[in-house]
Amino acid sequence: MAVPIKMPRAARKELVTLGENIRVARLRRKLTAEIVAQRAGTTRQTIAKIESGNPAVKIGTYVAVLQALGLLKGWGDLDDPVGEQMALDDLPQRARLRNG
Amino acid sequence: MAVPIKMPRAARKELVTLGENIRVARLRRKLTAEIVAQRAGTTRQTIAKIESGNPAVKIGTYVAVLQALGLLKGWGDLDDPVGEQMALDDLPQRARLRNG
DNA sequence: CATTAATGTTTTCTCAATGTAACATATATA
DNA sequence: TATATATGTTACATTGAGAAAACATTAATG
Repeated sequence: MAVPIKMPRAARKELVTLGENIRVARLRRKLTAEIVAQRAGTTRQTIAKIESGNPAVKIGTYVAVLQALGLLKGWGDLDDPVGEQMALDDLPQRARLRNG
Repeated sequence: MAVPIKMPRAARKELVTLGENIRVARLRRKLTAEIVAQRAGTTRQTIAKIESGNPAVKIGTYVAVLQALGLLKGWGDLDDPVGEQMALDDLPQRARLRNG
C-alpha cells in the first residue's frame, strides 16, 4: 500500500472518523464493500481506503459513496460559528491583505 | 482546464455547495486564496478547484483547507438518521448478502 | 465445525490531478 | 480613477491515485 500523505494530526483524525462512520453506515445497511463500490462507480479497494481514512482519495469518490449510502444530503453544508457573525450582503469578491 | 469528472447531479451539487461555503468562509476571514493555499500546503489553483466544486481533488487537501479556515472540527461526523435506529453493539464486521 | 463469501493485501499499469510558471483580467483601496 | 494585487486561466511535466487481477485471510452462516 502507498504511504499515507503527511498531514496534521487533527486533520488525519477527522478523516479516520469519517471513514469509520462510513463503514458503520455500510454495515448497518448490510451492504458489502463490493456492492457499494459498484453503486459508487469505484472498486472495493478504494472503499477500503476511504473507510481507513486514506487522505489520497478524490473527494468525488467520497461523495459518490455517501450518495450510495443515502448520506449525501446536507453534507456540503458547513458549520461556521465564526463567520456566521458576519453579513453575507457586503461580502467582497476578493480578499485584500495590506493597505494597497 | 481538465474536464470535470462525470457524476450524478445531486453529488455534483453537494460539492459545489461545499466549495461555495469554503469560499464564503475564506472571504469572511479576509484571507486570500494564496494564503490559504500556503497554510494548507497546496496552491491557489487547487484552492480554486475546491471552491468551484471540482470532484477531482484529494480529500486530504479539502481537510487541510478546512483546518486552515478553522472549520475542521466535527466535520467527520455523519448524520445518519436511518442507521441511528440500529444498535452498534451487535454490528457485524462484515456484511453478508445471501443465505450463506 | 465446514463452507463460502467478504475483506485484506499486494502488484502492475495507465491516466489524470497537482505543482509550477506565465499571462490575462478584474477588483479592492487610496 | 489609478494602481497594485487577487484571481482567472492556460500549458506542461511529474507523480501518484485508482482500476484490475490474484492470492491470503477471516468471519458469518448452516
